[in-house]
Amino acid sequence: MGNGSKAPKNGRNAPTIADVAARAGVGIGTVSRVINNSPAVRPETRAKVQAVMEELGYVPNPHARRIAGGRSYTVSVLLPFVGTEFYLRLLEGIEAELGEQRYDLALFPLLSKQRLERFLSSSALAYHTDGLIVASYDLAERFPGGRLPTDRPVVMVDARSEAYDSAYLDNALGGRLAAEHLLALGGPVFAVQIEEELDRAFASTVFSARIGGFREALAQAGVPLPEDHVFRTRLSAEGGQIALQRFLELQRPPFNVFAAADVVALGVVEAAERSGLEVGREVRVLGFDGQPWTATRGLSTLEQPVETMGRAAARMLIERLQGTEGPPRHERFEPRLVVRSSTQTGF
Amino acid sequence: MGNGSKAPKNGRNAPTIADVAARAGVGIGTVSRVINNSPAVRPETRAKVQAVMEELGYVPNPHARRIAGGRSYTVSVLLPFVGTEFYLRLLEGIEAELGEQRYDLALFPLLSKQRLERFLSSSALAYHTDGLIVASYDLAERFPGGRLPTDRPVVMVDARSEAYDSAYLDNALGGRLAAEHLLALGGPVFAVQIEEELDRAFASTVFSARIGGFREALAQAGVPLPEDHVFRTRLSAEGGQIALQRFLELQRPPFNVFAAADVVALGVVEAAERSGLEVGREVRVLGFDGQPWTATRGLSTLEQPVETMGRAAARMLIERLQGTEGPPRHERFEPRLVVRSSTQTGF
DNA sequence: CTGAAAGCGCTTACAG
DNA sequence: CTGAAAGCGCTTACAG
Repeated sequence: MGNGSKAPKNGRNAPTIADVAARAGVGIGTVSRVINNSPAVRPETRAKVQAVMEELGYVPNPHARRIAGGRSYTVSVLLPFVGTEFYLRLLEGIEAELGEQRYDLALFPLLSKQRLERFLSSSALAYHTDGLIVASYDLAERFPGGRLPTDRPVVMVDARSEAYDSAYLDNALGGRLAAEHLLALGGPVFAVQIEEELDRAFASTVFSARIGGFREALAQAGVPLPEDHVFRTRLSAEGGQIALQRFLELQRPPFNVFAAADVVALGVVEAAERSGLEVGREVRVLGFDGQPWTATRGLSTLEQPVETMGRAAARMLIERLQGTEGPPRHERFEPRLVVRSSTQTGF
Repeated sequence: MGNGSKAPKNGRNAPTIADVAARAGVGIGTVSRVINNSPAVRPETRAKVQAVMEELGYVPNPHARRIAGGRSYTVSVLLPFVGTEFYLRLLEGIEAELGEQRYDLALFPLLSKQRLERFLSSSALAYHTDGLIVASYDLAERFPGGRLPTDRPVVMVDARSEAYDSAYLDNALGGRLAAEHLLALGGPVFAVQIEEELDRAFASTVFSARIGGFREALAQAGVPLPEDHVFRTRLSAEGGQIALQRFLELQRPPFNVFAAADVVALGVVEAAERSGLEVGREVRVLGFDGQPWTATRGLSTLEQPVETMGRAAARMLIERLQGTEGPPRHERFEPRLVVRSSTQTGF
């Protein structure tokens, strides 16, 4: 006797739902209901079961769940394979929301078109995941009919799509806010635009939307942005350094620089400091993204609610998985201007 | 009757092993053996079963396999979240080898120490994967005892570890080969070193090994490398552009530049071309990595067998999963010098 | 609110 | 070489 505390029979020595049920003196169905937060469990029963789960260190086996439930309880996240903090935070948000619903996340880096095709057409998709979250690229437009070749629900994040639910940032608005802020400071205005690498498989439109909004608001204020006031570079801090070099050849300080990404803005700041220029007074720098380190570097920026967008996307997908019908829904998020010392004279 | 061609009962309408068995007129055990390449199946039987699988479009359900087999048939791949082609190719290699053995791969981006701790300590590891492949960082040395807190097999790739099997490149050798090649060309020698970003959670030693070998071979040839002949930058093409600017302030062409990564070498080439300098004659540029695009750009480089290393790591892990015992094994790979127009006068 | 039972789609000894 | 059966650890109606 005392079977409740006997070593489980599986190789891993991990307790199973049966061990918990036996020790708690309930049926396995009840344990399952507790695990799945079913409301149809008496509080005392729930507490007892939870205590035993705790005591035994019980963790549900996700594979058993998948085969019994007939679903994978896993969501594919397709995202550009670039190591920016943005995707780190986006994943945190997605993962947090999915985790609360006991869903797993399978990362699929968008490395090449071939890989994407293979992924979508393969049996991997059919079996492995219940739905897709696609980050940053409107992949749908690359396929006939504007829909991905899958019957699983799809949600876009950091991109807008006509065909699917999406959680996206109003990048053009951010550009406009940037223009308003820099115009208020007075002085000439420059911008650093980020261009996609040529060999990259997919193209994002966020950077051009940001500069587009920027240019538009400047034009509305009667301040045109000459072509040589816009420097184009790939996404890197060194690109920002080079940009400032160019601007300094054209214009003596003080002047203002809007960089379409914080990483690039950081390079502008670095180059200014290295040139002995006072950032915030002689060169004012405004970034975009709101990365965590901008606070300590005193970099003004347009902050995006990245984690929130991630959670929103995950939530929409889960709703679809739970059967929500209807036309595509779009959640629009707004960037928030955060003013720090890089665009205001310290004192 | 005719149950062989009836619609399957699962929601997804996917045929199961039972459908295949019925239609092929064999037991499900036999179908399972065919799937798993068991030698204990008569060729004719195998052919018949395979034909039916083909006809029905049967794909085994990995989740069922996992629960019946008591293993996850999944390997965790922990890798830096940087979007370089290197990791793309490494993953291709790993995935190819794992796929042949019917193993899945779960990507785990090394974003922060917190996430790593959480991953290693969580039940995720216990259930989700049978083993780990760790890329580029010797994570083991970060833990007490020099071992990761897991009893699953671990293999390192693009890094060497005392505690685990590893497949790694001899980066120092690459640096030495680079030195020999550039010395043979004659003229002053410069180098671009890549430094890790400060905020990055983990540190790789590959770049310093490359420059270390380079410096060592130069010293042996009686050619010291002055400190101002080494430019340090983060990993970006723009960093290479800035490096060449600096070198041109110190030295008039012709001279030679060794960049510790192809991406940075590309920037050197771009800057040289923009300055009207003839690459290969006035500025000779040698990269490191052997990325696919170096061929079309005519960039000389030290090519690493990336896919091969990935496969080797995956193979070692699979062997461990199949029960291979013994001390850590180390597979050392050598870079190969590929000479193109960037280090030889075209004619 | 709860238990007992069937079933998810496989793998794996066990017999033949 | 092959089949029938047990079992993996869950979820889910189905009764009560």
